[in-house]
Amino acid sequence: MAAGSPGTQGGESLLFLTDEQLRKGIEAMFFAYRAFTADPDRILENYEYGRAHHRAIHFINRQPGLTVNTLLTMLGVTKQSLNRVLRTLVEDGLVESRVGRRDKRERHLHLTEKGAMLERELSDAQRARMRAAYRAAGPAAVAGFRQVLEAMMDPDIRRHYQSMKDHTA
Amino acid sequence: MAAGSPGTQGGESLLFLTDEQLRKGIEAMFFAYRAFTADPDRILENYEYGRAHHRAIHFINRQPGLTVNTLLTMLGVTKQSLNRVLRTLVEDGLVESRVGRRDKRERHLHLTEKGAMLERELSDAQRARMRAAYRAAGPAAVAGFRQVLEAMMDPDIRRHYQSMKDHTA
DNA sequence: TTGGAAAGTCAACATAGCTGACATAAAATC
DNA sequence: GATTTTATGTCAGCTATGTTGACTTTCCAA
Repeated sequence: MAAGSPGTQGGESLLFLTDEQLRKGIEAMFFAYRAFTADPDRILENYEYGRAHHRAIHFINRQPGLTVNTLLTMLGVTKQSLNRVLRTLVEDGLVESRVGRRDKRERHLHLTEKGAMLERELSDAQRARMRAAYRAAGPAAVAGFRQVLEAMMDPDIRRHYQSMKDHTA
Repeated sequence: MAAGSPGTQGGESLLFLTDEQLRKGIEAMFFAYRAFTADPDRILENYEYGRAHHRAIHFINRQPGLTVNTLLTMLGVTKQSLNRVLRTLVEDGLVESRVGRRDKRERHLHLTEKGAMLERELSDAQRARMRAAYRAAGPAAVAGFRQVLEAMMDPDIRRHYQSMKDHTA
């Protein structure tokens, strides 16, 4: 692995690719992600749920009717792990699991009214922080932020990500 | 909490602050962070360490001689949790814990040669992905990326973050 | 000299990931 | 029609990493 001396390739200064810059980026990801999850985590403490429940609720809200398998792919966990979470959400009446019409093996997931309420409470908090950060950084920075995150994703997931609803894109 | 209708304030289009945009940002953070941790996680499997060990090693490398308390603040975990990780790293000869000269209660943490080798292996992998993403997105996007992440952090942590080494800033 | 801070330790517990094995139902294929 | 594959669910057990609470030791500083 190269020692990270930047040099100049293609006539462009590549100072933003030094090891120091990359390490700062790594730290920024760590600290920002922790802040990013802190607000919903605080809310979840009031219920008997954890971050795993939040993630499931988020994606079910985003793609109502998605199958268990699709959710599995997006969350990147085992079915046993997801099932534990999903079972409590169904039992508690936050998520509805409907047998597929065409393929009756599939279960299509929807939020109930109660589930949608929790989703809103959680995402309101998370979006509030996001909005403040976006507002502070400005539209150009936000575009760059999204570009870098997208480039960082695994390609299969990136396709899922890009195909998700985005009215203003 | 406002319903997120963007409107136009201050004469500037605030389309980047719509709920949809914010939700996409939330998803981007989730997917990118997972990819971001995947490479070092794969390496750690070969040893008997986890992500918590990686984080400790990272920050000890970045600020050689930092105290346990400082590390605790940066990692945001309890001392009991950190201690379990730190103990194995010291036992395995990756980290050295030196009694403070001025204040003998404090322990100053340093990586050993062996610890520095693992640090490099882990950070090489993590930086490789970061570098690819930076290169794909370009310097302007990277600047925006950093701005948004910084704005997202909790203020106390942001101060720590900003005071850390960054030769090219 | 005493109070409090820094660090370390023990015990018990919770969350959320994992593997492996197995069951059921339904679709798909031979 | 029989067989195989797919989608899902479930049980058991393990691991990593977080938590709280209680306690001890060391030692700086008022």
